[in-house]
Amino acid sequence: MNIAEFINQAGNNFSGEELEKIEALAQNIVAKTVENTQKYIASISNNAQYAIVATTRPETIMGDTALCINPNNPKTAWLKGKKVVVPLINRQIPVIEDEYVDMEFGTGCLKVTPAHDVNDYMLGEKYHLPSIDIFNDNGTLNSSGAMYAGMDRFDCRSEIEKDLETANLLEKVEPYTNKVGFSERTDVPIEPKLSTQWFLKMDRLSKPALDAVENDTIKFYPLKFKNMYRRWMENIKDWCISRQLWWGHRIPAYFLPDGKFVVAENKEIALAQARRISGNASLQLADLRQDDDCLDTWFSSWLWPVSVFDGINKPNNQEINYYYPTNDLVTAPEIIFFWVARMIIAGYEYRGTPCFRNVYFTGIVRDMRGRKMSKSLGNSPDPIELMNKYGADGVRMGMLLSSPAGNDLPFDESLCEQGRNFCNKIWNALRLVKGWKIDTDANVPQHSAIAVKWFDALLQNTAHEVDDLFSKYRLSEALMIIYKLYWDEFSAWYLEIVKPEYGESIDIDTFSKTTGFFENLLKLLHPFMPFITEELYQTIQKREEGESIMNARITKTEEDAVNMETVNNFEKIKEIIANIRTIRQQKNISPKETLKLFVKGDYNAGYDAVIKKLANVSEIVISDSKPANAIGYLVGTTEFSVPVEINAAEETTKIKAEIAYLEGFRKSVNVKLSNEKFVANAKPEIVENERRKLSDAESKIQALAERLQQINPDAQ
RNA sequence: GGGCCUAUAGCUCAGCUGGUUCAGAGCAUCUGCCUUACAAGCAGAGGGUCAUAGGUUCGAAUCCUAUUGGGCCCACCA
Repeated sequence: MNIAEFINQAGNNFSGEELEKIEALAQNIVAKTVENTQKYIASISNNAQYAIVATTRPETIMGDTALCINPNNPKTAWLKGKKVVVPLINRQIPVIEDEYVDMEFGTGCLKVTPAHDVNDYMLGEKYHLPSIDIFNDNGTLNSSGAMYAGMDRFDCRSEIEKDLETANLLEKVEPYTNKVGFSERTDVPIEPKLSTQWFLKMDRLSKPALDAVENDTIKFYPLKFKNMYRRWMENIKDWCISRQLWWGHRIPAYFLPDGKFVVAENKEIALAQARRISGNASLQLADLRQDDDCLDTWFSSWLWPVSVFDGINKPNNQEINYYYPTNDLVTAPEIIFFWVARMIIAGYEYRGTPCFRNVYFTGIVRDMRGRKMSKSLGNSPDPIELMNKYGADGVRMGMLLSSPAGNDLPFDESLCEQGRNFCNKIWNALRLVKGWKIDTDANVPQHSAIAVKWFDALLQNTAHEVDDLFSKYRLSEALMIIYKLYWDEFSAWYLEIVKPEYGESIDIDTFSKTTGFFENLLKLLHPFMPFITEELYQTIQKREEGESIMNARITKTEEDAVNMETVNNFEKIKEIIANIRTIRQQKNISPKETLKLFVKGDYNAGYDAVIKKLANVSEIVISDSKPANAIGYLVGTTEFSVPVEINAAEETTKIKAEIAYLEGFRKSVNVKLSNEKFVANAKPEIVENERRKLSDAESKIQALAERLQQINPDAQ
């Protein structure tokens, strides 16, 4: 089916009455606040009293066909049922009553000009008032303008003001600020005017499109736009599809000499139809006049999902059968009605199916003051300059990192800086790995074996998390976890563990595992940073001709096969190490100086090698007794102590503060647990958890109390 | 004027059906380090009455109501 056929089919929708409507070209109107003057004009009622109307456009009184008052307004009640005379031209018009008139505004009398005001038009429809069009298309007054005929609308405005004053019919003129629509292109005030337009009835068409989004056949990301869509689709208005332009698809409607019309794919078919409906077999092509109007650009664009695969002309071709419906539409929220909704409508109308499954709405990049970027404001950064400064991937990464779906992004160069720094980090990591000498005979050191096992599990786990985030269209979150995996876990932890001592070589097993991890990291990152990842992918290993990271797959195990125990254990190890580092910093102990570590309580010694290497610990002693001259800390409920010179008073204060905090915590948990309603109503696992929190707090308090006793036996 | 969305650290944002891991992340800030991949770096630390006021509940950042601020769409020439 083509457009002409479609209109023809929908042709039943067009009735004679629907062809005359007011339509302002909304997209091309810019509302401007204007300093105007309000003129108060006296209309004469038939008993020589005056009714005063206020207007900024006195010239339009020529087109007035009624005076409207609010039926509840006592001030204007005397006008009920009367007639008034339009000044200067002395035409009688009726007084009508409608609650639309604001009693508080102006004089309470509203002049009604159906031909030149949208609201007045609606009043005119309601009360069957005549419309008097007073303007020619070039903005001069036509014959309805009586003595002003031929005069420009603005000249007329000042002229009529003078004439009214002369006739003593102008009560007063006062300043008035209001908003006026201006043409975007010519910057000239828009004059509302009656014209003939084509409308498309939307109620039947919009129904399946509304349902599809309601029942998630088509999903919106983020979800909040679904409400907006529903609201609009439920209150959808008939669509004015004609435009007075000379470019675009010309409307295939043909008028007969008697004013009737036909809609057809081409002139020949139109003629045949015209002959049929008129019963006049001698009609010729020359008797038909095609409408000059073109279709609204969106009326052409709504076919996009179908027509890019030629699905209008060849509805069953291979391409459309394969590609339609597509997966995702990525677009801006501001065209959700103009385009997205209409594509969905067209998809159902022409193919009976959804045109896509998901719609991802991006935000708009704004400047730091929240303004849209535009040429006229000159607030847009030069992307080429940014790329020169931060690299293409740096700029990409910065933008992607802070653009969650549907949120605008206030642009800040520091984002690009973060992206560039990340590129550097990756590059440096590669330099490190590429610089290693490989020893094919060396055994795998224990710490490396632990690190490989741990990082393998972590990488797998993160890959699954990334999958999950992608499936939810949470792109910046996906990038963030990859960023952290690369920077914190891989660079700061993993590489530091497997890194050979200065001058030493790395064993081949650890080396190949490491490059394997590196490759998988690059693959995870590739959608976000295509250039650097491809470059490094080609560098890290010799590739076949034509081999590219673009079509490389991430090696991934099943999600439930991921060794989460290792991942969780390692988090505790990191905490143990970080505490030792903190102690070093507090006590000004060089990283080169070795320390001992004492452990009391639950402890998995399987990670000792890692602690020893990263915290420069010479010995880990598992013992129930703790050295007195040491700083202690808790990881979970396990006690660790590092023997160093301590200041007993300082330590005492610190421990007392910790005990005080834990006692407060214990108290709050106790309050909860002694609340009968809580114990009775809360889920059992919640209550159980509170009990565990309590016992943990108690054992921590006890450990600290012992410690306090040990450092300072005199303390209470 | 009508409608939709939104308010959490200095900034940008997570926080799902109220309770585990509930106050988090990145950046920025502060402190100490030029340690043999990286100072565009490393190791640490601080930072929030979850806009305000009520309500529901044993329990609220989360649910409800009102107020205030912000954003967007539509309408708007007395």
